[in-house]
Amino acid sequence: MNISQSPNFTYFSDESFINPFMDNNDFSNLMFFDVDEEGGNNNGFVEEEISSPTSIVSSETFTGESGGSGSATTLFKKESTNRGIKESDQTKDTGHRVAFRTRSKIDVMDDGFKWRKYGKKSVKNNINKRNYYKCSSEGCSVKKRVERDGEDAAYVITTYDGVHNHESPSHVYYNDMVLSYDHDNWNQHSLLHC
DNA sequence: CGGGTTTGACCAGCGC
DNA sequence: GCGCTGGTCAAACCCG
Repeated sequence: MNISQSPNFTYFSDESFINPFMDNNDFSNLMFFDVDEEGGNNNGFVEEEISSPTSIVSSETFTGESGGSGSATTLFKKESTNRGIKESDQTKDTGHRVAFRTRSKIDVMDDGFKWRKYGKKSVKNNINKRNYYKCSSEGCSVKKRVERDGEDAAYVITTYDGVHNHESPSHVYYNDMVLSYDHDNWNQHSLLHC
């Protein structure tokens, strides 16, 4: 796994990652999580397999058999509770922030949730516009940002802020797929299920 | 007509 | 205080 850093993000690269939703696109994935906003380092990060219902399905399922290249991509989850973050910061924070970079021809991946676009902005050091989305489910305040990588427009950077308080509208659909499909093979696929 | 998108304006935080 | 930047709002517009 390649690791590189920018002033704002730590990148965890695994080019062997294949996005199951985008079989027709040349997909590999490079995951990262934002670094500590206060200190500008990533000491507060905890490496863990995502297992909570609010998290992305463990990406190790991507590479186990379907990828065939071996190295598993591990998600890094930002831990905020034991790092001395002020209470106000935590209340202000919606909880989880998860980001990943994906090589994709399309800008917005279908993660099963319904998003409403509420803003679009050009940002510094990026000629491409950044798009802002909110979860359109009532009472759900999860947001995501989608932008093309300024250094390599072939990559799309998606950042999720917050935790869904509901199931994916496509949850039942995917469950049906699991039941009717080869379960072991389906497990190689990943759903962005927060 | 309802829901989603576009886009300029506005606001807050931060550094100088 | 001022300017820059990122994030959000909301009115206008579009589309099925």
